[in-house]
Amino acid sequence: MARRNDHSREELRQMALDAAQFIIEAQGLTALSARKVASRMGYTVGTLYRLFEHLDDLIVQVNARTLAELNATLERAAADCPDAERCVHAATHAYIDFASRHTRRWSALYEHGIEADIQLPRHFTEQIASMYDQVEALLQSVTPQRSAEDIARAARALWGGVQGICVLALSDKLDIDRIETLSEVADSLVGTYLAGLGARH
Amino acid sequence: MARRNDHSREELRQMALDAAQFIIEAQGLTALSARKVASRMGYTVGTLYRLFEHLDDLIVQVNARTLAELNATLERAAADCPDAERCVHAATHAYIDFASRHTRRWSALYEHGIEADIQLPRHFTEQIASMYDQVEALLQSVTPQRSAEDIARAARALWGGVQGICVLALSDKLDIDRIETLSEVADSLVGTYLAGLGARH
DNA sequence: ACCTGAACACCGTTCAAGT
DNA sequence: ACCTGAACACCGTTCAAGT
Repeated sequence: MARRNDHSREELRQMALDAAQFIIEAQGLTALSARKVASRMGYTVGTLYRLFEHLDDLIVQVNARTLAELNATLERAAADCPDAERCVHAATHAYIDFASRHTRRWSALYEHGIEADIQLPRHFTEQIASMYDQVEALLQSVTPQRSAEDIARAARALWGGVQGICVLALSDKLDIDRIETLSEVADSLVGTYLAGLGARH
Repeated sequence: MARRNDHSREELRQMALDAAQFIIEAQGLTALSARKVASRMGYTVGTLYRLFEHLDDLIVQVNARTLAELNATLERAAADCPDAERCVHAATHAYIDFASRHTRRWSALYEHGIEADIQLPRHFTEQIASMYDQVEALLQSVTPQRSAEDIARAARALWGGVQGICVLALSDKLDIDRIETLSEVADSLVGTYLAGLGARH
């Protein structure tokens, strides 16, 4: 062995991301390890450290991928709705659906880097920004008379809320029984919030 | 050594919880380890495993403590307010304040057990339930005409929302600059949601 | 230049052996 | 009965040595 050159650097990077994504989806973020990723790639750990600075690097890049996928899903869901309000609900349900179907990959999004003093890479923060851009656009349609600042704040309030409900529900901390209830709670949040947006001049 | 009997079983349990809490507060949940806890107690790892089934056990018990403390804080904050709406805002600010001051201990609350198939102990779920009870009581005062089911759903929607905003903000994923903005976003959520509760007959 | 394999300092968990 | 110390199978990360 040594000096195989079977794959380009970029190929290796993609292989690592694929392997990591597979392991997270199958066993969860905490079960991820450098050795498992490397072995799934058919390489040794050492090689992984030529591709990424450390494990956190790898994870954040997997998360960026997941976020891109989620963004695309939301975009599709909000594309063709009869009216603006229903677009917000559609996006919310798309979010919940994504979180339910890819629970482990989705929960890695916020599970990771909470205590981090590590700076999130631009690539990742841009994905987050574009997510809020989408929600802002929807809310803009719902209440066109509001200022950009109001809309920005509202988007973060509402979407942070949706995300919070999902986190609690999927880790059994929302104190609810059935999973259908998650949708009800989310509808309550979104519906009431939108009503509030309309009511407050 | 061996057979010291310096401390009762319950004393040992409390020492372990204290040690774990200290380490989480100082270095974060991911830095917690059985060996560190044991060494802080002045015992070996083996002893820890007579007190707890596994590390997750210990963590969930630290979390139950944190939650009890948080509940007490919320109760105090919501105790003496001029009116019901302002009580909700006061509780929200108390929550944000607690999360900011004890970030690592607070984030351990939801960081832990996301992928767990582990059943949460009754002790813990009861703390969660009593938290929602508090929020329900506040919302009940705001809109006394609503059914218990409506209130229950609203409490989970609103409080899940507050929690979601905090998670995102404190892990730099809310796409905001300053920490004061967190309060603004939370006020937007709570204010608009309460307005919505009033507007929807 | 690319990759390996071994090393270092850690993990969670178990359990025979000591008092 | 209580506690230790060593063991097992893992970690993340580094880096000399091989091709």
